[in-house]
Amino acid sequence: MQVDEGIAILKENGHKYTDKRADILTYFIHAKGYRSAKALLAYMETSYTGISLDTIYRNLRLFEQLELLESREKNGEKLFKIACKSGTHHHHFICESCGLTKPLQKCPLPVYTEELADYHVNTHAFELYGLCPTCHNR
Amino acid sequence: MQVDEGIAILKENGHKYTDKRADILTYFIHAKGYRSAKALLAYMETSYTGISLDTIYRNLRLFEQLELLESREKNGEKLFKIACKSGTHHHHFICESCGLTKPLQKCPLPVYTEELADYHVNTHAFELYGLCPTCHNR
DNA sequence: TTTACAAATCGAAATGATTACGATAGAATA
DNA sequence: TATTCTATCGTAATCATTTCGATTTGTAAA
Repeated sequence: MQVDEGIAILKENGHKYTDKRADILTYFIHAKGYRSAKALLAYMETSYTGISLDTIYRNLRLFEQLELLESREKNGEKLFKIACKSGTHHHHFICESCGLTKPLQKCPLPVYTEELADYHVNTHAFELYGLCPTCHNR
Repeated sequence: MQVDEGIAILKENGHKYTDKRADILTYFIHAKGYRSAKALLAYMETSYTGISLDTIYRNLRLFEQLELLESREKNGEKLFKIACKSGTHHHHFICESCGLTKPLQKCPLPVYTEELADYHVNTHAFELYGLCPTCHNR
């Protein structure tokens, strides 16, 4: 995902370019994992003194709606990361220290074909949490 | 899980019996799946007019701490269900129609030993959603 | 049964994350 | 540049949850 692509998707959907939006995208593209609204705010304040909370949260919602960002919840707050462009179904390992997300190649669903033969499976949620090699060796 | 067992665990840990606590346990034992603090409050208010939010949230926290309840987050709120008494680690299939939860025998973790050889896995979340045989055939 | 005291509850205020709003600034288009 | 929405600002409101001083209650010992 490039900033340009994100901006293009914004415009296709009738939204305007702003430097703040480009910077928000840049922030999440460079962050390899989940980040909070608070963390984004801290980052944005370095470039835009007095930026409004409205701007932070409104754009986070917009980007998630446009599927430029994905989110999950933890300890009562929402965490965001750049969306995975690969259209194929996959799961993630999430580093609890730095937030890095590693896409996993396998899906555990086949494990249960036998056990749930009589059941109709619609969806599933699967995430692994721990420490990435970098954080583990520190 | 019986109400008596829950009360016993409360006492073993130096907490007192109250009718409200017994009723909270009853509520979650009879509930088929996850319930919100708000839903519990609505239920409790039918028996205890003017019950304090403090009582609701304090006991939810206590019960989760004592592992009588388990929780997950959705749409900015915490949802609770009665904990599974079997001490062994397992996952669930959850029927989206009737709320039935079927404990699963297998855990998908071994699938990833190779892929995450350099990673330190602490925890994982895995749930399957769909229709149980009864609901599917209706 | 009564007493004593820590724990539980109440009523209400505080907190933290998020959302909403009226006024102003700014991007896009002709 | 003039026009027209959209975006942002500054601040207030909202929602779930936590906290707190005062009061009540469970429970164990007298």
